[in-house]
Amino acid sequence: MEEKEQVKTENSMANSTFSDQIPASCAFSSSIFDMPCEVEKGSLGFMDLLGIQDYSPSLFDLLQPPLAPHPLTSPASSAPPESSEVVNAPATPNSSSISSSSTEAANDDQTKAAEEEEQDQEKNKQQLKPKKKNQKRQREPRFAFITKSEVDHLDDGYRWRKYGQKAVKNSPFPRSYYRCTTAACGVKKRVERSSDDPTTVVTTYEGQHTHPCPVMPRGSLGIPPEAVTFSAAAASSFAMPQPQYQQQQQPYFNNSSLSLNFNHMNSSSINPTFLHERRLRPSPASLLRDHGLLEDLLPSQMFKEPKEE
DNA sequence: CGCGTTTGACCGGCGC
DNA sequence: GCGCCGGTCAAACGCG
Repeated sequence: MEEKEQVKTENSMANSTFSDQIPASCAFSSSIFDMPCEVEKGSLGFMDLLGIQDYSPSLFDLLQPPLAPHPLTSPASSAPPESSEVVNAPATPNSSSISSSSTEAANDDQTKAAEEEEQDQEKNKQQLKPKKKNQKRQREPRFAFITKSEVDHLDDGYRWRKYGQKAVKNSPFPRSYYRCTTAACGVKKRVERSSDDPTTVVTTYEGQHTHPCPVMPRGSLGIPPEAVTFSAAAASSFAMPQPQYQQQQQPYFNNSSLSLNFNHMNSSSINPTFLHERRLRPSPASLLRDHGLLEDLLPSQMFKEPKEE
């Protein structure tokens, strides 16, 4: 209560929070509902907006469907002292988004180690207070999505359990903390509404799912209502490159179009062709049928007319 | 009854 | 050392 008041008063000031770093111009909007979409000009420009420090081209390779190793395994960033963030631009039926990721683990080994470590940490926590003093607490790689959505918690196909909510400084909107409900999976996500643009939601994923998405993989069968409602599922899936299991079972994005798209992104010369199609498409369901989540991830307009700042 | 949410308390990191 | 702040815990509660 008081806290909120305080937050409000401070709202217009500082800029330390993640959401604050997202300029309004970065606000993407939903794709399939034919909402306007603006994107920062230049390749990866929007990454800067999110404070991304390390976004080597390989990043997008890594972001390519699940098969890619770990997105953050870029050798170039050998042990980045701080986090670097990456941006993706997935879209959801009533939302489109950008994403960013922060990478604090640098390679596969580290990732695995991080996972183990996290598990250890959790065990320790349960026992009492763990934390090693010498080591800074290692964080899982993080990916943030900016999503234009009226709904805070986008259904990404995984099941999440909310474990906390905090008022965010400089923002009138609270931040919610979710954890994957799957037993051995320690993936977390934060959801907060941007104070700059209340219509956008910043979703930050942390860690990697150690299990297949509960929602049926697309293409294999019917698409669960949730997936239809919020294809942000895709977002999560590709943003957090899945572990090995995805290499065996075709995951959400098993079509080449996705990688194609990313390639475009990478080269900064995006061909929005197929995206136009989407705009004509009225129903998300049909959308999924014909194209796949790819388009949900990459709103057509997104790359059409880069907006200048 | 099981599962998820709410919410105040608590803890640790960090800046001053 | 102190206070702020982000993140997490866990009891209470709600809902199907």
